[in-house]
Amino acid sequence: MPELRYNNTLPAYDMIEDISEQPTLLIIDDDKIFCGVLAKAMTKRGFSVEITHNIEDALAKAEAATPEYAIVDLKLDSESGLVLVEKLKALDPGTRIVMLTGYASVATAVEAIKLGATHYLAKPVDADEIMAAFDRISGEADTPISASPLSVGRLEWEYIQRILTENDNNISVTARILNMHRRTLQRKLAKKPHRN
Amino acid sequence: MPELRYNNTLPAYDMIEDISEQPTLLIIDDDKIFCGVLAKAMTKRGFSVEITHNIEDALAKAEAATPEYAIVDLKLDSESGLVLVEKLKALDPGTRIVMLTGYASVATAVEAIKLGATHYLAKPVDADEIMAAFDRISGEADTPISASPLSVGRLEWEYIQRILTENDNNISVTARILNMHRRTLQRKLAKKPHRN
DNA sequence: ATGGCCATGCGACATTTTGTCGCAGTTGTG
DNA sequence: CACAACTGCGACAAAATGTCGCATGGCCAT
Repeated sequence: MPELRYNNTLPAYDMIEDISEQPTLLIIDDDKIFCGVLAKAMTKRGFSVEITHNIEDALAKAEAATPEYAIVDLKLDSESGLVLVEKLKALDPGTRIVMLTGYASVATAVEAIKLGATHYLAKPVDADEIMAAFDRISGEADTPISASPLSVGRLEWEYIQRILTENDNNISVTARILNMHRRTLQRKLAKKPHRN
Repeated sequence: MPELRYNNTLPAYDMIEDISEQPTLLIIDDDKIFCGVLAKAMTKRGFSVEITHNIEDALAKAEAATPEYAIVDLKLDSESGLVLVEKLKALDPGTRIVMLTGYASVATAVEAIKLGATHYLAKPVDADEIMAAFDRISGEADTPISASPLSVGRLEWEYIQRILTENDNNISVTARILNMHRRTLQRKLAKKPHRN
């Protein structure tokens, strides 16, 4: 197991000398700018980083050389990063995967963890949080329980996400079940969930 | 594995004859009224139900006879239901646990699943949804038939009522907590209890 | 390949529902 | 009494939703 600890005071680039000791990290996110920023941040933290923007490429790279760590975005263009989590885990159960998303929901978080993700974080997120997420192997029952209930908007979002995942992400079916217009559901899904 | 399938048309009480065949279910929630309602609903669905309102009692019962199924509330008075999930799993890894909470969050959902919970649901929920949750082992695969989830309108209504009650029916306070305009809350409350 | 069926993304426009202000009436408290 | 907080409600602009419609794309059986 490579050393993961790090200081907030980052080491200068020239202090990273032994490439062969660096843990490998595969980043999959369709947002290229985000990928670039994240890649740089993780490189600074000692990883040997590779970037891909879709499932196909990610699998190709992973099959060529399975990464020890992976950061997967939940919403790749049209596909779901969840399938990638499953496949990466199949390739190597030891891979530590952090799922990232700007559309976080309890429902998808549950799926991600069940499929083997090490952690699930909502964007925006910084590199340090991702580092911490990689380190958390098992559940820690000390997670504080939120004191305030969700806003109605958030509750609705969570509910919709749940029904949606229960129905294989079929928007039309979900809209029918929820007795809501498909167009409306589309619009709701397009928005990001508000905090709390 | 006990039979979990069920019809929406519930069997009459006198149709349940073979007690020994009933799967055992342990419910842990500090809300006694909720426990009662849920216990009745689950009994109807063929479970041999036991109720406890705190971790201590729950462990005592579980150690005496480990339940096959469990419904654990995340927020027990001052303790966290998460530790209970951990212990129940330790007692018997085969136990299927559904975590329930009125204060859902992605963070606690992640912890719950990592600790071994089978699923994590936000209140309000109905018994059928819990049944479905017990059935959903992993990824997703099937979703036989979504019984009849509440419409988003109905969900919102139930939720608002709960928060309202928790706050002594104070509309202003509730509106603030829910991050919603008081005027809007007023208008929602003025409408009917909603169909579905 | 061709047509039927369904899911999806999205533009456009009429309706509804919210967000906001503001004001008056009530109630509880120092 | 003065003050603070809750409540009900009117009015109007802003935002969300219901509806239609159309084009694209995947599947499947003919």
